[in-house]
Amino acid sequence: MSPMPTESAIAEKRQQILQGAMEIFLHQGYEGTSMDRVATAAGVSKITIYKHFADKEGLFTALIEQIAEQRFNRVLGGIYLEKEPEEVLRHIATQILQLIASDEQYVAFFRLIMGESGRFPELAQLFVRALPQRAWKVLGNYFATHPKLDIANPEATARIFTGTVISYAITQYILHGEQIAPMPSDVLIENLVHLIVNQSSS
Amino acid sequence: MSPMPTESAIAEKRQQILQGAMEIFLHQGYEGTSMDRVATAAGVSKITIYKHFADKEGLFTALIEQIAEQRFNRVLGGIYLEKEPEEVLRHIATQILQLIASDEQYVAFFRLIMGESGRFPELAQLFVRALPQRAWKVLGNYFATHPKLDIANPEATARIFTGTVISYAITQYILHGEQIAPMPSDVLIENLVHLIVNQSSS
DNA sequence: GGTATGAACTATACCGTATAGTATAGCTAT
DNA sequence: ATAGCTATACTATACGGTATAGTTCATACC
Repeated sequence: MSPMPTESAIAEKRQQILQGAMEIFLHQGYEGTSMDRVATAAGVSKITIYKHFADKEGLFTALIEQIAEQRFNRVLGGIYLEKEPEEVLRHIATQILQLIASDEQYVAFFRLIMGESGRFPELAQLFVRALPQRAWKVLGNYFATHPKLDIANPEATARIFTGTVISYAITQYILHGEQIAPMPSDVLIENLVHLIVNQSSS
Repeated sequence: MSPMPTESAIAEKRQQILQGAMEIFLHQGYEGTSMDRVATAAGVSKITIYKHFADKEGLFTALIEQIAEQRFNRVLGGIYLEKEPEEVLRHIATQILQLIASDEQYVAFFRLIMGESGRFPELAQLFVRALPQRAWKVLGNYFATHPKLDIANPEATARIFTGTVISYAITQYILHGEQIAPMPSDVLIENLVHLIVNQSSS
């Protein structure tokens, strides 16, 4: 019979290509990335890439899909909602900001998704579903059900919370605002948490 | 003597080039833009572009500088802080969101700045200075001085306010989240304004 | 164990097109 | 007369994608 390579071997090559593609796409953008450079970075022949992916666009979308899936698990995967609301919220915000600040690939991924969202609207929506929308659901549910909180609109409050945190990350880390417009992250977080936890229900 | 063109004529040509550059750069990105297409769009010979700008990068930075300057005046230029805080804040947030939602060029500009912020960090910082930083200053000052407001940290509160609004715009309009994660803007704004105005100072 | 098989790979060259930037020559309006 | 323009052609390089020819290696059979 025809000798078959193990399925895992095929999957490994595919992973290897995606790994090389990540290095280049994340830092050079879609148009700035050449298939030759991806091939070199992946340690793979260019034609092998075209055996695994239809074309440059297919490789790019596969890459974004994988990153969007992988990254979510790291942000909200290990969140515990057991303690006092004040501590829970402070912990979530701190964790998100630390993750972004310490992971250059994360920042590059945001830049790529935003920059290409005009030409790849479906990928942008995939990203929204994979990250912010999940965060809104987890937080919205938390706000709605926690006995100590009396929050008028849990969904809107979830958007305020995540929006504040993400906007901070964008201006400070993505747009290099750290030096020109400094603000300690814990000051922002304290004020944000205080605002939400001590919400008056007039 | 040598016939001299009026200074305004030179400035007009420069404007004409920048106008053409805007059409292409905003929608095709930096790498996706060719100088030939810019020349055609501007109705100008390619060599004329190089008489006015050193190279592609110089044209690009000049374009971003101009847009960053122009656009600020439209957002916060005509803001009045005279009425009740609740109404003032609601008006500012509504105005920002309406402007972004109705102006495709604005959205394209955001995408461009974010996408190229890795390769053009100085331009990203220019943007931060021209838009969010000015907004933080105006709002922070308003929060600090308004007699009816008792806000613990005006600067942090200004970041919460603008961060919520901008993040909403990003997920809904830039990342095409409108259909997949709808939320009426006035619901968000009402909750945000209420949170800030009725802040308890415990 | 040895050997043939065939899928997946590599290296390299190639095609047609497009790029950033320059050179040349001629036009236009003051 | 001349500064500033246009049109066109050019150089050298790079692109996405394909073609060719040869290599590796797990399997199937003897």
